[in-house]
Amino acid sequence: MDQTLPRIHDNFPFLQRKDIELLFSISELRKVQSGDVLLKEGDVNSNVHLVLSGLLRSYVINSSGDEKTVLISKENMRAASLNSFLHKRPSEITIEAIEPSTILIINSNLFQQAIISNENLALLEKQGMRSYLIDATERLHLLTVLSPEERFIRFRDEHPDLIQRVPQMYLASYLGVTTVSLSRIKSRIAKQG
Amino acid sequence: MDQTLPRIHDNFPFLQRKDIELLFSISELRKVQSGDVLLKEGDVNSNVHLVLSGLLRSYVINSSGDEKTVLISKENMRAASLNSFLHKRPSEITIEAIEPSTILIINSNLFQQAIISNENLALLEKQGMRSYLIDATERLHLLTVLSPEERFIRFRDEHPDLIQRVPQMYLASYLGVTTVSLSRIKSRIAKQG
DNA sequence: GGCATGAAATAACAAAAGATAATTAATGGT
DNA sequence: ACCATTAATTATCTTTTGTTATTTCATGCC
Repeated sequence: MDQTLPRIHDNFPFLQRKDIELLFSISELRKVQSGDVLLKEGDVNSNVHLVLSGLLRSYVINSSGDEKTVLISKENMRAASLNSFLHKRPSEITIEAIEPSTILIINSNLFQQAIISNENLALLEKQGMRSYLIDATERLHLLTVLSPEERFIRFRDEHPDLIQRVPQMYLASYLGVTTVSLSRIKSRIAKQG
Repeated sequence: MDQTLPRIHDNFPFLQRKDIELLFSISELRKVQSGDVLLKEGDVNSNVHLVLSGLLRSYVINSSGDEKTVLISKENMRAASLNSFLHKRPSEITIEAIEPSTILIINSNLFQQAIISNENLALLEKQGMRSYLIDATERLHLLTVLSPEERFIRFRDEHPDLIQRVPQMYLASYLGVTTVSLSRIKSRIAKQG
């Protein structure tokens, strides 16, 4: 925990050492390998997964049996099943590590208890909901008003590191295109602009 | 207000008459015509628009100058600019009535004040955030894992009334296709299944 | 280091969606 | 009720995207 504490403090400066200790006491710190699954579709798991290091992808399987990546979570980002988190229903998504990662798995029941008596954790929750809302809206915006090529450029500009780190097949499905299409987009951009 | 009170009570049963009266006192009840604009892109307007009757559409304009409908709000649904609501920044969307409508325009500043002392309105806000989150996630899901035809069928099954009420051009852009494509989808479905 | 495995790029073809235009249907205003 | 305007459908053509297969490239493993 001593390595991760400064990082958490950087990102959530209002959290004091005692808050973070409380957070860790109701959470599990898990180190996972690339390919390990943290949450499986169909399971009821209302945990929130906070990425301390590494990379997660969340995906669903569509009616043709293809995996669709719906979220890519890097350091300080979260991953969770909204279905499970809000309704205790089977998860619609699978969460899988695509890098060796260190994940803080926050038990939502214990967390809900904790925020009753801890204002800073309550603030963390409020911020979390808010940022989830903003992310979802932003992503909706990208998917509805931008073309695949515009989406790729936007993603590249916002997350230059991820272009290298995320395997193309996952990025393609995240951007809503096939791997072949993404290849074409990249070569088009490389040629001109 | 006396006609609208029962409807609000139906949808938010935890609200008492006094809560609803407080809500109305910090809101404006506006009757609008089809085509009237409630919020214009670029304006800072953090109000939440609750549809008491009628139909609103929220749209953005993409880089080709085309209007993209991002939300269709019928009775008891809301419309707001997240940008303005959360950050007091210029709105990214325009909200327009597409039926003669009665809209409760809730002033978010006054509302934030009110929830400090009124638990039921606080619950209303929490529910509102929650349902916004669910809606956004659901819509993301639809747009990423379903084909246009599957999206149309889903929309039709969930909102059979809206198929009649929403002009096709708005529905098409909401589903992420052109009007011509939507026509084709409809005729395909009409022929077989 | 070479070999096996899987991912990415490329090519050729098929299918789907977009663009445009013409026709039909619906709507609103006088 | 009629006309003007706009929306929806249909047809044709073009462009884009997906599909499949092949080649090139990268990675991990022995």
